Parts: sequence; structure tokens; C-alpha cells
Amino acid sequence: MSLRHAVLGLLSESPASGYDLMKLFNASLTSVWPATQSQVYGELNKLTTAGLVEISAHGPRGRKEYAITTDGLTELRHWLTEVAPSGPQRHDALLRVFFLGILTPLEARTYLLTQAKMAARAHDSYKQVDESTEWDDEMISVYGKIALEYGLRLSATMEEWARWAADEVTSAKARKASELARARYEAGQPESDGEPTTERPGDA
Amino acid sequence: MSLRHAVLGLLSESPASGYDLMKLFNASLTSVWPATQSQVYGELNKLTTAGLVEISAHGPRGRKEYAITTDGLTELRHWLTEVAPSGPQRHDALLRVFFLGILTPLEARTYLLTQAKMAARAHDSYKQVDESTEWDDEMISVYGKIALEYGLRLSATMEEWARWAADEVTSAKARKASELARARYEAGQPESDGEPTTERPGDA
DNA sequence: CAGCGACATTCCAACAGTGACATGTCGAAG
DNA sequence: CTTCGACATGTCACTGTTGGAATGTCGCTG
Repeated sequence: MSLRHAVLGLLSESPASGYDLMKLFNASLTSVWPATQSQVYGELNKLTTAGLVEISAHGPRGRKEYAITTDGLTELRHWLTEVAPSGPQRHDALLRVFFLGILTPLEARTYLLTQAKMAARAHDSYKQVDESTEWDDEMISVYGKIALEYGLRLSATMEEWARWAADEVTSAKARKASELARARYEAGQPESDGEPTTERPGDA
Repeated sequence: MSLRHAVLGLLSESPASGYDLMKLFNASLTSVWPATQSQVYGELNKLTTAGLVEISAHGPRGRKEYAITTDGLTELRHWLTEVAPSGPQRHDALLRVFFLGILTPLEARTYLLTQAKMAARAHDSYKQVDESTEWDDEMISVYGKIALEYGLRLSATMEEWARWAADEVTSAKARKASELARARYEAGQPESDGEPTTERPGDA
């Protein structure tokens, strides 16, 4: 239900049309709360009916400029201060980790290293934004920087984790292989039914 | 569309009924990919129709035990290795950060420190899981630990960030206040219309 | 053997999100 | 003055997600 609050939040900074809002969503909120046209226009109508925003001006091409109302501001403040940030987040990339066991260690490693690269790329793009922006002490600037810093730190953590995880797969494989070798040795049957340290070729 | 793959993934480890799957979802995947009964049972029917799973046994109380088919395993492997982890994630807590500017710095700080506490609590609960689990070199164990480590690292990063952000709000406020004071001084009008360093009382 | 709690499935209404399509207007560049 | 791109809104069908309700069965405990 937070699309509503995203729209209210954007309108709290300045009045805007649906079209303007779409640009704002794509510019600054894409990575945090993406929205489509249909959603934004639909939400604006609902918000108008609910009295949380109002049409503040009509422009050319049927442009309707919306402004937040007092009720809208109250609702926004209420959401910020009293509603607990919502629960469970779906995390596609992490879900896969649970099932990497059905792949060969080599494939799993590849997946994790790809994740590391993607995190690194994300980090770079945040860094670029950071460096190409002039930060002052205005509210918007302060909180924009704080949000960006979150992206920077998270992507760095993700990259480190993915690299660590890739190594972990390798070393776990090695540990298990040597364990099996020892077990075979102790059982006095050096006969092998597989490969001790290399990946299975028939499983790709 | 990854609910499908979550179900396939769980079934790849062992056959299970819808009821069993619900327990597994709540036990291990809640924080990564939550699902409701209706979704799981619905998905099982769709997957059966699509031939990716099949009913492997009938039990008491109309229990239907599902097992993954060869096609299902192929699909799962395909998803793991070739489908790019899906796009944009919604992040309620971070969305709010963008709009903290409409609150007083004190309220914003409170919000951020609450986030820090929540991250710390999450970290603790992950830690407990970590310490109360026996990790061996089995696949499931290795990847389970990797996923858990992700949670540990992320929650730690989040806590640090939130604490840093709370301080940032305070120091930005101070910087801005002193800036304003200097501006007033240089304009030769030490007359004040507000408070230089404390929060506005009428804005709560 | 009565009854309760865990097991087990199915259906439904409502809302949220996706992506494409339809429609039309204005302003500037050629 | 034409035409093209940016501006601007709206609608539709489909899928995914939520939460609840209805229904019934088995197995253990008293």
C-alpha cells in the first residue's frame, strides 16, 4: 500500500502532474519503489477522491497539476512516524542460493561471482551519482545523500558476501572431497566411484 | 513469478505435501520469499498441469504428496543458471528516508534509530540460528549457511548505516543552523524568528 | 469413545502490479 | 504549414498476492 505514500511524498515537495510524477519515479525512486503509469494515474484519482490531494491547476494538453492537501500531509506524517515499515521483502537472488545445491559447485560458484559483479556494477553507478551531485545542507539533499549512502554500503556488502560465498563453495567442496577420501582410505577400499576433487562432467 | 521456483526448489530436496511445503516456507523461506496457503496449493495445481511436478503418493486425510519431475528439475536448473535475478525490489523503509524532510530532525533521527534497533534485533536472531545449528559440509548445510551469512552481514550493514544516518541528520542540522546564524550576523540583523539549534516545538 | 488439535485441501473476494494499447494536444524545427 | 517528438491522460486484460473462510479427516489422550 505504499505507492500511495510515495506519491504523497513526492507531492509534498512540490505540486506535479501525473506525467511529472512518472519522471520523478524513474529518476529517483526506481530502485526503491518502481511504479508504472497506470499505477500513478490510478493512484492520483484515488487520492483525489480520498481528499489527500487536489487539482491545483489546469495546464495545456489537459494537464492536471496535483497538490497535496492538509489531510494528505497528515497522512504522510502519520505513515512516517507511526506505521511500522512493512514486512517481508522478496529477494529473488537470495532465494536461488537456497537451491544452489542442485547445481555443480562450479555452476554455483559462477552464479555467486555473477552476483558479485552485479553488486559491483550497482556500487559504481551509485558512486557516479554521488560524485556528480552537489550536496548541500538542504533537507532534500541531506536525505537524498543518506538514501544513496545506503545503496553504496549495501552493494559493497553484497559484493563482499558473494565473493566470500564463492570461496566458501570451493573450500566446502575441497573439505568434503578430502573427507570422503579419508573415509575410503580408512575403509581400506581405495576404489573410486567418482572424482575426488574435480567437478562431475556429466552434470552440466 | 518465482513462487513457482521456490516450490520446485523445496520439492527438489524431497517430496512433500502442500501442508509440508507451507511449513517449509514458514520455517526457512519466510524472510526471502513468503507465501500463503492459497498460493502454494494453487501453484501445486498449476505445476501438476504443467508436468513439472507429479503426485507421488496418496496419504491419509486426502494427503497428496508431490514430487518434482525431470521436466521440473530441468526448469529449476534453467532458472538457476540462465534467468537473470529479477529486477527492482520495493523497499518500504528506505522509501521513507526520501521523505524524512517533512519531519523535524528529531523525528527523523528517531525513525533512523528505530531502524537501527530493528536491524540489530534481526542480526541477533540470525546469530541465534547460526549458533544453534550444526553446520557440516553437506550441500544443504553449506548453502544454508551462505544464505544466513547474507542475513548477518546485511543486518549489520543496515544497523551501521542507520546509526550513521541519525548522526548525519544531527550534524547537518547543526551545520545549517550555524550557516543561518552567520548569514543573519553578516546581514547585520541579529533578530531571531526561531531557534538556532533546538527543534521547532510547534511541528510535532 | 469423545473430543481436540494437528493434518490437509479448496475456494473466493479484493487489491496490487505489469505491460500494452488508445487517444489526443502542444510547440518547435525545418 | 507540416510533421515529429515530447507532453499528457486514460483503460484493459492478465497475473500475482493477501487473508479469510469452509470443510473434512486422522490419531492420540483422557
